[in-house]
Amino acid sequence: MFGSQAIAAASSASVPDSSAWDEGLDEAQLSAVLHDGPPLIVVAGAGTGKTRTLTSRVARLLERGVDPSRILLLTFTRRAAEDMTARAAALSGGIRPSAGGRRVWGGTFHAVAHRLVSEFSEQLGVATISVIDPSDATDLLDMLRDDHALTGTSTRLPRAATMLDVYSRAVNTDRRVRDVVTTDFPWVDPHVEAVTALLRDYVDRKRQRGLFDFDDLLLAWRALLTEPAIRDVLTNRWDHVLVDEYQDVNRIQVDIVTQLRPGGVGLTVVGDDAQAVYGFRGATSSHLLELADALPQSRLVRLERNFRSRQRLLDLANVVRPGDPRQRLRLHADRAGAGARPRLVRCYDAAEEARTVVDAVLGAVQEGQPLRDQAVLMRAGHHSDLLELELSTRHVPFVKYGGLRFLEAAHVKDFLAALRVTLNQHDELAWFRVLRLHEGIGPARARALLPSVLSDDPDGGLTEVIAAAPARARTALDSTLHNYRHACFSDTASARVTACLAMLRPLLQARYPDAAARLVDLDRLAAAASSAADLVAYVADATLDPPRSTTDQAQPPHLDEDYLTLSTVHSAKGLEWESVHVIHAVDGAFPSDMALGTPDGLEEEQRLFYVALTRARESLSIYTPLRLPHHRRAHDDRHSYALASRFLTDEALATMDIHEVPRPVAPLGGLHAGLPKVARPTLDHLLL
DNA sequence: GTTTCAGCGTTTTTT
DNA sequence: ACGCTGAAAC
Repeated sequence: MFGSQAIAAASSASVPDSSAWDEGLDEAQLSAVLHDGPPLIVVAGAGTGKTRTLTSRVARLLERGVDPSRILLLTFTRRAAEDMTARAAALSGGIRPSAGGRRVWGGTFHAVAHRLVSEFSEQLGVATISVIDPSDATDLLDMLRDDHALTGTSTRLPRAATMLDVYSRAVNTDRRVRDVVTTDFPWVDPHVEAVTALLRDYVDRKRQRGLFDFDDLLLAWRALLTEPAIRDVLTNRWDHVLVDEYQDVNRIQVDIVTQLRPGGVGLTVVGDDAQAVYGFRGATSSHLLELADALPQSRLVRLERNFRSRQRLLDLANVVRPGDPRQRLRLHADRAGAGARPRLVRCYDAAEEARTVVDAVLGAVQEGQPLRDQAVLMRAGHHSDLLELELSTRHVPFVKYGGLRFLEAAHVKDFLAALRVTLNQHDELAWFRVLRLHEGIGPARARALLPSVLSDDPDGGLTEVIAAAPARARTALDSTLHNYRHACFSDTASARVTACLAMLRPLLQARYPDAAARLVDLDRLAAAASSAADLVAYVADATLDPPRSTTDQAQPPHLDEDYLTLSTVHSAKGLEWESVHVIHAVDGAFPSDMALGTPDGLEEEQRLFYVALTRARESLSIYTPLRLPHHRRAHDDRHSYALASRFLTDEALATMDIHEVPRPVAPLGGLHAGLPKVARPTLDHLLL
């Protein structure tokens, strides 16, 4: 888990002096690291050492005696934050980034926003800050939907999640809900009236209860900065503000950054306009370019030498990289040896793609390349469905990043909800969830019970709850409330967590068929929670960065464990592996058919493809399964024949080696136990 | 009111 | 495969 964690602790002891901050930096990087005074803008292509430059700059500031707590290091994604703080900690090993117990401020925009919003909650007019994640928001919207009695209407309302997407996009792009619907969600149009009304209620209710969704955290931070007194406190708090991946910030974040460093003094940003891939959140690479205009005195440093990949790989990347061909930044490999040409692997369908990828991965393992040096990247989380199946049957350990995480972790949410009710009796969403865990209590009864539960007379209210409950839920509720009281009166975090577990155990056992596995998971979570210094902060951190459950728990538990990484391209941003496999490189998947409508959307897909290719150091394979299911439906055998991704132009193909995977012929008994092969229809033969 | 089940529609990426 | 909806059974 990774909140707005400080860089300090990890460092001091173990890191040897060899990690000097200037080691191996080239001239351009060094000039960025050493730059003093006016705002600094570093524009750099993939693999040119942006993050390295940023972290070295931090290390150098510390060496010059800058107080760590006066440095703020901002990133957009959690993984980037994780990566950067780890590197900064390693680099500054010898120079005490935690001098005098003070620490560098670092983390995602959202995590830092949460710290500040909590600190100034009084000024924001809220007693307690509860951070709600998208699924909490969905619950809230569903509760409000009942109030609107919209359930029985002839045409069906969009899903709660869709409505929240609409709302979020409106907030992040500073547009009206109505306009967002017309341009980006046309199929919601018949419901605009109902949706806007519901969303208005949603906003009101959040305000009433002190609930902050992810967008609210950023909005609140920006709002704090418009209050002169608070703005003074915050602008004086840091001398140096450094922002990574600046091409991915949206308007709100731009406002925050410019308010924090008026005139840009002490501001450092790094970015690459060719890697802007968060347009759906309101980010534009023009923010990066506008910054240079807005700060005419700023210093612009370009990094062009690529320290990551071999030239043959960059030859392809340079073809794919979007932008004006005359002035586009071309990547030049710094590493000796041109390396192998990227491979294009054409396969029959997704199943064959999965087999081929696993074969290649295991082949590399046999040649001495560990799994952790290899990654499979895809456009959308579900593109790896079949691959995950294949990996499981062949016992290849893997960790998946991106895609939906909280869905598979209902019990993790249950645990957090249990903690939340004991920490804040008035957390109605958490109560709503906990109550519904009881047999015989569904949404309607839970809603009916809420007023009693939230009542300020602790015992009276609870007795009332039990009395009001249906007979079969009474025993279970009685036990829940017993443990609840126990938890509330615990004076240590550990006792409280134990009581919460006791509260959940019978409920989960009755609810989930696989309760045993889930409870094991919770024991691990409980151990982490028990050792947290501040449970309230623990819960908020867990909301911003959900703990990974089950297989994901294999995160990096021990260094000796080896696993393959599966990741969406978005989540892979800024990271690198020796070998990279890009799957589903066909039109409709990558680029996503969702983006084909607009030139802007298509361009963003192209940048995303560029990001995917440039993650590889040594070897890159791109897979194009020809035949893909039409819709993601289990028993529907409709397939369509896909075309290779339009980004694989003739010019691109000229830089690649093309492989055809021979069609599997007949089952070879036992080679792939558990995966029966079925003879394919002749038509398919003709089409290949 | 709740649970269960059948039927239907779904658009992706992150915090 | 999932979540939402409505209808039937409890």
